[in-house]
Amino acid sequence: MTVTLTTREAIARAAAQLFEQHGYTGTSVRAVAAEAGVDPALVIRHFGSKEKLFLDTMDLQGHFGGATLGPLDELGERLVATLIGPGRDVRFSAYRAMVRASDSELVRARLLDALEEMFVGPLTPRLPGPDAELRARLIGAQVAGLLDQMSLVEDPVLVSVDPALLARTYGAAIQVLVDPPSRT
Amino acid sequence: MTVTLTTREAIARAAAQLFEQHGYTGTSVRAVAAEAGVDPALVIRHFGSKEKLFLDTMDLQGHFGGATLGPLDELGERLVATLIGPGRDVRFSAYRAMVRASDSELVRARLLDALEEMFVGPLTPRLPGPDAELRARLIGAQVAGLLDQMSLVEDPVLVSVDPALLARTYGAAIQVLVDPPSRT
DNA sequence: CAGACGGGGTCAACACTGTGGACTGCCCGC
DNA sequence: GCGGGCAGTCCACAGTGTTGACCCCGTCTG
Repeated sequence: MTVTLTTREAIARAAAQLFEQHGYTGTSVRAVAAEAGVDPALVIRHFGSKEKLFLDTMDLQGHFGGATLGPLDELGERLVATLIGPGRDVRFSAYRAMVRASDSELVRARLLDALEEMFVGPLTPRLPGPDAELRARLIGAQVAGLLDQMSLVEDPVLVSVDPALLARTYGAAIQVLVDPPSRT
Repeated sequence: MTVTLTTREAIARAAAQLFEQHGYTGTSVRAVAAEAGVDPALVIRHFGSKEKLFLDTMDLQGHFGGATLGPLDELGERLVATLIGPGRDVRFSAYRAMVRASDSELVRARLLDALEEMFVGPLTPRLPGPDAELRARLIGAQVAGLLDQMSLVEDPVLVSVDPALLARTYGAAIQVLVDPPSRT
């Protein structure tokens, strides 16, 4: 119950909203300050720089956490269903903002961290068969690709297709990297 | 044999190099002008805006053309091999610059066009089985994801792994969307 | 109790960005 | 010869992130 919130929180809240809405370059420090009812210089004084404010504000892990839990059987389909399920707008805009701001070395590092934490870490020890770590990373790549096309490029077919069909189809492709490779 | 090149070409050339090297936000109109030995206002006069200059300069199709040709058999593996094969640096930086600049509506539209032209168009009529168009688009997503992790996020494992292994592994996942889905 | 201190807040300024308008000089068709 | 366009230059504008000087007020110390 935060009746009154410190200025720092007010800035962070305004920043979160604006960054999510208009992206990194699309929101100015002055706009954040105005939204928080505060002097532009103050937001820099509190957070050091616009870049640090962005990093303090956006967190991917919060929005994507725990998508790789559960049994390996049909994990691909469940993963996709989770991604495009309820709350997808928040997830999508967070990812979009991060990727578009990845000019910044710090943002890029953060994306890499998220990959490690969300896919490589939880999945590598669980995947059967050889090259488990590589396959975990490639699953991350598949997820990133789907987010790209749906959130960043906004492929109209993908955003409007039946989610169940999408989950089944793309999930099958992911599942190939979950299951141990079969010798031919 | 371009002995002398018009100022417009000089600007375009300088812009291409700088955009590729430092990205969209990382290169200023004034820097392009300086590199081309020209007044900053002139580059705007010639191309209309920085955004249009970027679009006129970068072309994805040129770097990625014809990767989906050839027999459907093992197309997944060949596709990956082509992507990460010779000339990957140019491809990677072009893709990176485009994605990071996709704040711009025009850039986003261009990325969508590239998807249509490179995957949806050539692949949809060739894929056997149901949902051919959806699957073609998802193959595009997979490719985008791989480019993301290798070029944008620069996953150190992916960039240094044996290309043949990578092509085999990720190619298998792509191949699932090339081949007709099997009822279970 | 006086005074130093420190941190939150404000203001003005800097260097830089993309872009527009006014202006000059030149070449080409009448 | 002369007028119309067009390449090129210069300056100015509004907006950007960021910094330094200042100020105010609560707290701790002598």
